[in-house]
Amino acid sequence: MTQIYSKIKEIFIESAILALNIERSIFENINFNVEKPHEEKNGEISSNISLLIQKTVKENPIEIAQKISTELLKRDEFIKVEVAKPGFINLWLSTSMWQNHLDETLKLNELIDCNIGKGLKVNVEYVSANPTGPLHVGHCRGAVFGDVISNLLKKTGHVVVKEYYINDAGSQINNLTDSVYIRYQELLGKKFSEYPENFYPGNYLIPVAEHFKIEYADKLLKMSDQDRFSLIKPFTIQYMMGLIKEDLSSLAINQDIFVSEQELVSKGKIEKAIKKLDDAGLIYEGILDPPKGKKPDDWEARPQMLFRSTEYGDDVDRPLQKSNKEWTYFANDIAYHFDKFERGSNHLIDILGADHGGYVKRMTAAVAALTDKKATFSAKLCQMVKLSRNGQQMKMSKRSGEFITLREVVDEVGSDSIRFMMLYRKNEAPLEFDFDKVTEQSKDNPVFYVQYAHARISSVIGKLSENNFDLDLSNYDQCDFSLIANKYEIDLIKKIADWNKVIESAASLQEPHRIAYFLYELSSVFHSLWSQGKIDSNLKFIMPDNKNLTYARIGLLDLTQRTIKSGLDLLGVSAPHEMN
RNA sequence: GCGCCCGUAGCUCAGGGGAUAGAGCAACUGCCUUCUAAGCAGUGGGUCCGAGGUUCGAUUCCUCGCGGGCGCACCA
Repeated sequence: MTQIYSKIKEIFIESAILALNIERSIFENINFNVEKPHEEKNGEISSNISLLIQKTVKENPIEIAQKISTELLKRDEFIKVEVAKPGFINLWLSTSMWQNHLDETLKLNELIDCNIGKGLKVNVEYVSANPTGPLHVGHCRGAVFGDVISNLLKKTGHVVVKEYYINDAGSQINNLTDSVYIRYQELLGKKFSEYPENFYPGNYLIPVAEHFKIEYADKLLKMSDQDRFSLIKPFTIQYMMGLIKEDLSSLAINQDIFVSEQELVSKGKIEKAIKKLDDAGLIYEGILDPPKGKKPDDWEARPQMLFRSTEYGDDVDRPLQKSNKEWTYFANDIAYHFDKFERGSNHLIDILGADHGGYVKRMTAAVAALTDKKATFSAKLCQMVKLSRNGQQMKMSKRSGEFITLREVVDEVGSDSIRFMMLYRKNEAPLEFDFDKVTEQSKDNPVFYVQYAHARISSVIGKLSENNFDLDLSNYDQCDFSLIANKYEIDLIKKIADWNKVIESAASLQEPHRIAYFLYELSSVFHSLWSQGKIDSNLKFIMPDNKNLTYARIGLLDLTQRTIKSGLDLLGVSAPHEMN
């Protein structure tokens, strides 16, 4: 038994059945709580079971609670049971319950035991930045979020594909190619007094132009536009993706698959997906109403090929073709999501910036329509990151090319800090990233607090040899955990016992910030216990005259450290053995 | 106008049908001859935006407001 809460929940059910002479089946639709109350006077474990079953049982909840309590008291797991005000049942566990939890958990190879996925195949698409330059800070939240969601889903029984969609078929790629050619011409001595409106001004295109100068000297000038274009474009895309992959790997992100939009187009995937919608009667020629907000200046009513997304909950039907009969971005994206499904995924997750929120309904509709609802789609929107330094808001200007790159931030504050801070907020909440706080005043950064706890434990274990203790830390069979009885120690075990509940809620709600917060809290309980050793030397971990007690306490530390490590691993943050 | 997200301590934010709503920062007070003080213990600080509704119970769920962010054919 590793999950103390689920064990106790089962005991509640058994006791209720005995006490009230009811059928087990009534609990199929009643999900009562078994949880740690806020306040200690309300017990170590509390349940609202009688409040929730009062309607079914048709008795006063206090009376129900008293009957269940009588049964509970017969069990030796509990030393005290109380019924409180409206009908709560509050329990106090025998210390041995917690000691056993420590003992049993320590013997597990894998601390996380949660299989909510049951083998469900999930595709997580994240970052998918246009390959027009290096990643900037704005990309890093979605990058980290997507990465950790993937880790979390994998750990909880899902089969996960981590994916990046390369938007290499749109007009911005043409602009990029033109920009490289301009840089190339500059290298050959031509002066531009003014750049075209769609020019990509970043210096990162100059090395690309240099490549062409070295390889081809001035031959590109004499080529036809067509030939030159088809020479520059693929190389540039490949080069940009190289930059992007380096950026990602600096943040410890490595996706499994990179899918090219251009390739989907050339393979005819778009026509295939559209045909499927057409066969289902979901496509028609029509004229959309003008947008209700600000009407575009160049608005004109025109017939277009439309997808009947309103059949699947969207607000309006969506265009699939532009007026020049080219496919819209949405049409390509429909084909791309269908491709994910055909490759075997049954749940598709897109990690998007909040500015793409308007996209969610139409894609949900498209996935439902294309897969006969055999696959589901969900978008996780990350709100914007506000950067500040010295209390000043840092503005980003993409047009001037003066944006802060992801790499600059990694170089300054490090991957661990960025990853942790990006996860220390709920994804729907805006995030304030203060350079001063994550660098100079490092104590304000929770990642150090958690890593410090991990390192401190290594430090204690390292001191064992100085005391000539020969303890087997790979096997605690000979360890007597009944010696772990101090309140601060039991508090630590209780906190550790929450770990699987945290994993389960983080995974099912797809809210990885819960892990970061848990790690902070666990670290806090540990630091508190540590400090007790400074106040009362009988509470130090290493007791030179008491090997058995030391062994048991080291066992507790070992489990604490492994729990922290398993959490940091999920977050992709390192677990150092010493701080420096 | 419509859609999505947000509104909780001075600041940044967790939480969430449950009992007296939490953390960090900032302010104030203690604790290093000791396993790392990047730490610990303590004090002060709240109309959980507002109004209704559902409920034994709402800060949490629903509706309607108010305030803020984002988005709203033929861009990606």
